[in-house]
Amino acid sequence: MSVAQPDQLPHSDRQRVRVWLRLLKVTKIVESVVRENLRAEFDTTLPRFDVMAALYRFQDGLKMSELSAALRVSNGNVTGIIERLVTDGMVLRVPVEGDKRATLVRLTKKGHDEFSKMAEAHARWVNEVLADLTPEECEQVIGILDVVGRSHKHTAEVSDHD
Amino acid sequence: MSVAQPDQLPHSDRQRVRVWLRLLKVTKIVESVVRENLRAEFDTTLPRFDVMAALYRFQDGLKMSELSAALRVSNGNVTGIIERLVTDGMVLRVPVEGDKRATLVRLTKKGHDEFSKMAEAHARWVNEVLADLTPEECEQVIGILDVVGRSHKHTAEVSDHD
DNA sequence: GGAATTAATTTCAAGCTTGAAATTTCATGC
DNA sequence: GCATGAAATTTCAAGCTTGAAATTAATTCC
Repeated sequence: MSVAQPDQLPHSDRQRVRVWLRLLKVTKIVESVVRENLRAEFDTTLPRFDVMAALYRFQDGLKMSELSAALRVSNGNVTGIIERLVTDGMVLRVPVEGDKRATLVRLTKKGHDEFSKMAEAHARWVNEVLADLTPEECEQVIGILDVVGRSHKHTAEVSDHD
Repeated sequence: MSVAQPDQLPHSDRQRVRVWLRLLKVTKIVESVVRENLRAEFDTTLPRFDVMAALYRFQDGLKMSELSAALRVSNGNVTGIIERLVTDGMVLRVPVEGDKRATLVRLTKKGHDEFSKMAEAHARWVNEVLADLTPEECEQVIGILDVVGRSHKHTAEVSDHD
């Protein structure tokens, strides 16, 4: 963060770096609010929340590789998080018929119900932090940032139609 | 990510959540590009880069607490990163006169030179990822996101005049 | 000046994260 | 059918991250 920029950079280039720093700043603020509240009110973590959010959206379950792709995190990462969620009875592992390598993971009833509550609170927290943004401004930001990543490899993911 | 929203939410509230998800998405993309390049080209990590960036900006050095506040990370976190940077000769610890509790950390000559190179490359990478954003769009995003965090406690930081 | 509070930092356990290597299973070509 | 390579996942070490507890030093308040 706060990276000094050489003077010889064109103005437009420097501006893009400023955009990046601003994005990072806002993201960190929202993340820390959500993390603190998840811990205080639901005794859980942000990564666990992210995993459950993905599984909530794809109710039929996701393969481990689909899950890590959707969350844009490394492959081995998800293994540990799912492990703990299974221990807590939030997630179920289902063997994929016809492919003994893969496993499907999905929310249990308990996990589904628990996430419903978390999602509602999450929307509240986010709205508090972003309260100063008008609907028009939201529209603009969404529209402008839509193009980013289009030409990037990481765009290959599980139907991320946010 | 991709958090389902109850239907009873007002449109404007749902929009703010969408803004948040979009921010998160773009941030993750840029972060992963920067991380991969830092590792490949400079054999270092994003957290180390962030610390060095803060120290590059504040050439007179920062106290540990100022550093963690500037980076918006927990207090104990910085300790380990600085430790490794000191080992690598990038950072120097200087005792604060008149206060035996605090320490000042600052870049060494080696750290300064190394970061100069990294900063230039960093600007290049960011511009590649955000290439599709026009100067006008950059201006808009910067302006709109400027208000976020103003009323938040985390706004109390070391002169973050991005 | 001594006790209690506050401040700056480190230590620590638990969990997260990556990237690489290892494992197991599937698919393909011969 | 058998080898070879690709695919899905786990394992692992190293480093990052948090929040809480511990440590040490400064400040404040009788």
